[in-house]
Amino acid sequence: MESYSNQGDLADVVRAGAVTGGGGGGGSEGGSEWGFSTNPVSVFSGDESDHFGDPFSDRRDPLLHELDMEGLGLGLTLCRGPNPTDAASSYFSGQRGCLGEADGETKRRTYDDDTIFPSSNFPTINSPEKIKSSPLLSVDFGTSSGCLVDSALQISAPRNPGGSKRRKSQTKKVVCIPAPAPASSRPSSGEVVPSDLWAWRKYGQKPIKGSPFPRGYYRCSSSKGCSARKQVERSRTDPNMLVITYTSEHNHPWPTQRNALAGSTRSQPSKSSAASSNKASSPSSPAQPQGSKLQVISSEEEENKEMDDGNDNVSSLREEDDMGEALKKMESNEGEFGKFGDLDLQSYRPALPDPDRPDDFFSGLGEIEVNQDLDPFTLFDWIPGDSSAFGGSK
DNA sequence: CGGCTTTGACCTGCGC
DNA sequence: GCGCAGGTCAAAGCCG
Ligand SMILES: [Zn+2]
Repeated sequence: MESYSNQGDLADVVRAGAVTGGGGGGGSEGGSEWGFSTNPVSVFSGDESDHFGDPFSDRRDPLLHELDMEGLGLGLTLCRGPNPTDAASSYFSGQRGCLGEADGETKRRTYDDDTIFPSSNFPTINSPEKIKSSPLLSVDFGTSSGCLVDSALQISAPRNPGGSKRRKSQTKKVVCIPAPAPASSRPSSGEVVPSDLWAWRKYGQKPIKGSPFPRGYYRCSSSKGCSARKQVERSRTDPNMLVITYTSEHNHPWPTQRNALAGSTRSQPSKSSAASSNKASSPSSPAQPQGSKLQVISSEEEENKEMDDGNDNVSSLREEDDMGEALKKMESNEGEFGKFGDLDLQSYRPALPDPDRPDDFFSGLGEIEVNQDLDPFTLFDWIPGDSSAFGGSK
């Protein structure tokens, strides 16, 4: 197995999306309904070593359009008002302490990843499904010390604390978003994972040292050849915060949203009591109205592109602006990606009002075609060997 | 019926 | 060389 030997580098792209249950449809009950909003933001980066190899790009954001605007405005307000307790609110307030813990603790994820903090609302608040969005913030685990500042989003590159990388040098993108799930209530139980609209299949879950919460491993269920993976875990310090780490990208244009929903929510065979309780809440909570924005940055190690954020009071909208600039900067380095970023931020949202659209659209085209070059945004060619690369494994 | 979730075990990688 | 930890695969069960 393991043929995937890891090429050693994957590009990282992260997008924070909305939250949904299981993403794929599997999700849970909510699966079918995630119409929430997501924000498209994509950034990447690079690592100097990988930039060229990034097969992935992000192009997929089905739902990030409206919520961006509405969400921003509304979401923000909403969050703060109703939920002063929310972590999100804290962020808005101006203080974000996101995860500063990562650093000294486990050296695991501190190595290289980017963290992004999009904000979203909690289900509790949830109001209509439309509001949800918030400003994004990004932080880097490595430096955790500095959380964010300003309401705008920031992107930072993580630094390796010692340069110790764990496994191969895989680049991953980390997105932090407020988690709706009742972390306080039950750790280790079904979690509601916010996902973009991609279909994710959970393939494993493990308790992480240093964290009371287990980490969930998700794989793209759209295509077997897709090596896209996602890890979801709750922040140790902020149980309300969900940290999603994306690895690799999708080979296909849009997730063919499958129906997915099979054994997802069940009553858990084992811990039922707790699970039951939780589950009820979680799944039931239909929706997780959360929106989020995300930012991404990649970085292998140092590289901070620094995006200045001189301004502080920026609203979410502003963030976009900033981001755009930031992206552009990156673009310089990456060139190709840059364009994506730009597009993503700006062109993206106006377009896909519904996830269906894309889905249908692509469906008609066919995977192959899409795969080759349908995406105007990304999809260069992905890895030609992808099939062999990962396919071989199993 | 298909597909997904869940749990356990196995494997790899790294550190000491 | 051993141990620890994380990551992945596989099997079983259940749902839509
Ligand atoms: Zn995929």
